[in-house]
Amino acid sequence: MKPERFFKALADRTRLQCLLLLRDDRELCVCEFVHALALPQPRISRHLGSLRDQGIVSDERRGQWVYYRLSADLPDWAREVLETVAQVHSLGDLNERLASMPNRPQVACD
Amino acid sequence: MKPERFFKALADRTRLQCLLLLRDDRELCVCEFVHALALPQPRISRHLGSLRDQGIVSDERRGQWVYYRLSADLPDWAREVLETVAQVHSLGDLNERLASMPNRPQVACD
DNA sequence: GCAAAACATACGCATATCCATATATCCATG
DNA sequence: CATGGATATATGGATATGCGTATGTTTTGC
Repeated sequence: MKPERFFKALADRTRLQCLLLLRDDRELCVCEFVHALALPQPRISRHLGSLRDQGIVSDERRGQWVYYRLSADLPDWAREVLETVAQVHSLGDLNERLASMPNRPQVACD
Repeated sequence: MKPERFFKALADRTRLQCLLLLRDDRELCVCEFVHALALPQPRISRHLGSLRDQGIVSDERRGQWVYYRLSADLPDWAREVLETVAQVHSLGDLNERLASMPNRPQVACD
């Protein structure tokens, strides 16, 4: 994973927020991102797809839903960068909005 | 300093290397960047200018030369990100090439 | 099988980004 | 003040990026 590549991924608001959400929540499906960020679904889907193509997140279909999580291969330094940002970039209402999402698919239990 | 903004600055190879050099060397003038990175001068100048416009670096003219350094206002989290990257992104020969630069303007002594 | 939900992709467009080349500015020195 | 070195900017073109809307695809439930 080349640093410039990773930073390019973080250089977009939508992608950055998706990654910060994933840092908090381990895994989320597309509709949860859509609800939390209040953005159109194709937009979320496109950005998650590009993160997947770069190996930053991994996806897994479970029935109707596709769940994304930070890739197991994501190098430590990249995780560290995410940690650093998380300390100053408040997710604001995103997590609350997610928690109060109606019809939210049940949270995964390994 | 918005995280996305800062990451966009890091998302380019030229700018990233300039910043990493500045992290090592406190301050450098344009011709030193040009020599170390072996890139055309307008390209270096343009990228340094954009970093300046965003408050990431500051510049100071001293006679013939313009010296750049990391901005005093650069927030801690941003410095921390630079530290993290520096640990994995080797600058390779850049520092050596800089050290052996002919006609290098004397290094500043506060 | 059909309809609806969840997700992905295609298309067209606007804008941003990056570059090389050429030219301008600023400064020291003779 | 003429010259050359150091730096900045302007210009034009190629490519990338991000977006909304529309349309596919897969899965579920009836």
